[in-house]
Amino acid sequence: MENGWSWEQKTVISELIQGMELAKQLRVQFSGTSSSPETTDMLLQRILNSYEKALLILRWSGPVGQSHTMGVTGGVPGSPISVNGSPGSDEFEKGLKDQQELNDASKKRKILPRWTDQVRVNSETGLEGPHDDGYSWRKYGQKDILGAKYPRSYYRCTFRITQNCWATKQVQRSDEDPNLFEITYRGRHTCSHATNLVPAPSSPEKQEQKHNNNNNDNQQKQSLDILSTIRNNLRVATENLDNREMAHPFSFPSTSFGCMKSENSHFSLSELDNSTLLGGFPQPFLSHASPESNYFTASPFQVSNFGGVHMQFSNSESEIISAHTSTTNSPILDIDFSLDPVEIDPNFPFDTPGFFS
DNA sequence: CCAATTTGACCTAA
DNA sequence: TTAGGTCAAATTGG
Repeated sequence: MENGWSWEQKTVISELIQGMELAKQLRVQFSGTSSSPETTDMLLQRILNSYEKALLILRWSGPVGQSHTMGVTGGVPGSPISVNGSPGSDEFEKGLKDQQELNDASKKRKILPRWTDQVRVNSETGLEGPHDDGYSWRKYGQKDILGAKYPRSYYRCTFRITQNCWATKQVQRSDEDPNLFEITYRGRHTCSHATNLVPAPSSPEKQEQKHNNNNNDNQQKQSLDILSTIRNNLRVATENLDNREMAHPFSFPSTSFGCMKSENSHFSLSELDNSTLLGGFPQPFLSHASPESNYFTASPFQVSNFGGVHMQFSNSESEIISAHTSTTNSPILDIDFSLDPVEIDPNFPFDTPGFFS
């Protein structure tokens, strides 16, 4: 099926190729021009060189992790850089698979953006409850994780049903540092749930009691503002990751991310275009190379409350979430599925020749 | 009484 | 088969 390139990669490659081809055409046209042909030609040559370099880099980093199962054909069809991938992360492959499936027939899978947020709780302050991220979560499970000292708890957005918001998060307390919580978010909130609407904090003892309710929402109202600010900023960066998520036509008028988006817009209008082109994943390559680079370090004043907040995007970690059999009775899910292709399609440069294998 | 949490069972990908 | 993730009945709390 796949040729070893994630669809983001394919998109980038296609764009590059297209740009290169256009530059070539330009060069041909300009070659006979009287006005400073040399300069023009040189510029065009440089443009072409840039494209080639970019393609080379891409090619080098490769269609990741391609197992040669299915006789990978590798490379982008019709592209000069059809090369089989070097070994790499298979997340890309995953993503590709998903993409493929989505393209195929919108299988019951959903790609959700995923990112990790590390929150340190300052025990001295008595803020056991780790942070409040401004959303209302409902715990739906807890699991002992192999090799982990503390269980992992699972939360979903309180408004999953009412607002069809499929954001979830997992909270895992760090083995070494009990004050550190790793929170993995999945999916974007589509609920119109503003930060300030968060319900009141629950009692501290309760949290104590259940050692890992850390995430139990909203313990610390005071810190909320700061945190949410941070969060929003963080999210901003994240937005690119889940552009697709946010893009879907059927999404509810969500104030929360409407706001975030507006905040974002300033920071990455151009990038937004870009990411739209790329299907909303500008990050993968960078983060692939150096995940650390995506860390976010909280500024000092935040530290006073939380000790520190780090955020990490699991770049290639577009997550596959399998449809639950038991959820089939949920009409929401159906809608959701039907969304998948729609989410992607608009961003996908179908016009690019030879894109699909 | 309603809503959130707990917790063992169930499901699924690897 | 196993580990991780989710469901859902029972329980708890407001």
